[in-house]
Amino acid sequence: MRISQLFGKTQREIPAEADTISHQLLLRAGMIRQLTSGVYSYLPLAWRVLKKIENIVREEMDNAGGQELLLPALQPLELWQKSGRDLAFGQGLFTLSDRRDHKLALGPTHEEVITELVGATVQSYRDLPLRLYQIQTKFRDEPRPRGGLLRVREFIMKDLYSFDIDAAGLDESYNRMLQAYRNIYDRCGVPIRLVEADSGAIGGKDSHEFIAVAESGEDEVIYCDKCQYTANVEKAQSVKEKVEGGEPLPREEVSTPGIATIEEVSSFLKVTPNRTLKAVFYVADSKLIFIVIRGDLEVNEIKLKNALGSTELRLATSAEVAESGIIAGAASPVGIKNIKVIADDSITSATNLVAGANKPATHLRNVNYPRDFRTDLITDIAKAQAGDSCPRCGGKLSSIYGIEVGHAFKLGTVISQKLGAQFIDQSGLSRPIMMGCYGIGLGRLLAAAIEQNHDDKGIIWPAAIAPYQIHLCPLYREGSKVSEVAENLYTELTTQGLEVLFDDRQESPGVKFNDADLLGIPLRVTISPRTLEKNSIEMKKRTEKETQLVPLDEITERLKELSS
RNA sequence: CGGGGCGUAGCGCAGCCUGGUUUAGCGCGCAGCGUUCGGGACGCUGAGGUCGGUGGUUCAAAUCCACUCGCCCCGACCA
Repeated sequence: MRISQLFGKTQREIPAEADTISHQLLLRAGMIRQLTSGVYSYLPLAWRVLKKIENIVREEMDNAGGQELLLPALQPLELWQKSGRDLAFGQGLFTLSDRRDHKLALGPTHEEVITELVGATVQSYRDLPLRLYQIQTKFRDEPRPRGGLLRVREFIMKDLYSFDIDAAGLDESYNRMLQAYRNIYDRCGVPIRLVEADSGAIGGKDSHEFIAVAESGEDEVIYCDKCQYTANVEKAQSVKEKVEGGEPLPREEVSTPGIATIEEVSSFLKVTPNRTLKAVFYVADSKLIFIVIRGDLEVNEIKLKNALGSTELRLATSAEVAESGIIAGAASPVGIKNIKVIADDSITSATNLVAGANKPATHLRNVNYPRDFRTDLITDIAKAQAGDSCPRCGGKLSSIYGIEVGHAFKLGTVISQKLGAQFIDQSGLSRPIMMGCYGIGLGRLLAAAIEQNHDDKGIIWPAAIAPYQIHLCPLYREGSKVSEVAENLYTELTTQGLEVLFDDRQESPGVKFNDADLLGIPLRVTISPRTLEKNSIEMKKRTEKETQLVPLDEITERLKELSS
């Protein structure tokens, strides 16, 4: 491809919109352009990269026993109502009506469609297992698109769905996919961590995420320095240390004027935060919920949501709290009635705690559970934090951020049951099909590849997904043979089947080199009067600083070698 | 949806507070000509703007007011 004809221009300045690296570089390299929030056009360079990623994914899916197919993006809303996941997706579902006023959804994912299809097709255990996948555009009305391609509303995703007769079969499918995924990230030059995860709106039991470590990542990962334990904060557990508080003492009221937060309470009463009780208020499916947790801990909303089995959960507004007659800043579960109280199990690990007195400017000392208050549920709803102890080995937990570039779920039979996807087993009984699903966002993976492979000059494409392998960069000078040699070399290399991006523009060396660095093609080949004097061209890898001269008659061989 | 910010040429910005001297300006980019040519060269000439939209205030609005649309960032969601 000749740069003079390439659609898409490089830009020197960083667009103000972008503040993640991949977004900036994609824009500067002229690879993408935003149409509206969370919706992007892929210009030729980006599209080439995406197709490379897609092919890698396709190969690995095929190797893992997948069969590719294509499913409708336009899906009847009834199907979603049947599975009950219209509620789980809620606002995230793009919906529309046709001319007869039938409600449709733009597929945010395809479990329903594929399950309906497989249910209608599969009859016997002999038809299983099946692993079906599609690579296509999906739509989600994200609350907040961000970071360029990292989080968008219209995106190309590979989803594979596995159908097995039982849990053992699912395990096998699951493990094969995990391996296939490792291969994919490996080939794309994106190191990942396998992370235990919450299954979210998709539902199901076991779930793992593939996280590419990056500062711009939205996911926090808690991991153990000693053992293999690695989990998304949403799911991560940690050992809550016991706090020695001694034998329960009689409860006593103390006046605490102007004192509200845990920090204020603990410094005012001279107790450590882990000797206090924190009260937090949520609204779950329109009902106010009272949360109690030890003062040094934070509420993990995902855990809370799962514990409540609610579809909608948010912090209560101060007005809502006040309406229920609760005194903010001095609230406590002691004496609370008519409100559901959910407690983190940390409250059982300490005694003689400080809590609110449900009276203005008053707190209580020596509050003990269960002596002084009741709860409706006690479970783990605390957020694991770096510095906590590992739930598996007791080692120290640390935290990093990353981009979720893949997710695997053991769905089980939740959806197949709802949609009636069954098969006849060996004993002649009808049973729901055991399902798993495995997704990779291709555009996000592309962005993650940049997040992990760049320097201050630009992108450094891993060869397997680079839009071109060779950046041919002639430095023209009148009266020299540069042009002729470059043209010949371009023709020759292209004929040999090598992917060459040919900078045939009349630009100064600085412009050309900087663009080459920005575009990040693995190998730069410079031809100039200087190199021709030595009957050579110059080669430079994008990953290295050093250049080397290669004699003209060896070029083709060397380049074929290097870019194979 | 809550909080914050921003809409002026393809990109980055100034002008707005304190309406009129601006024919709306600067840099990059773009077009033409010439000189340059190993790390974003220079000169000259030139093209390009519904100042997000609507309504209002005013003799006069990019500038003030109201409404509205859009975009970005922080939180709840996810590949």
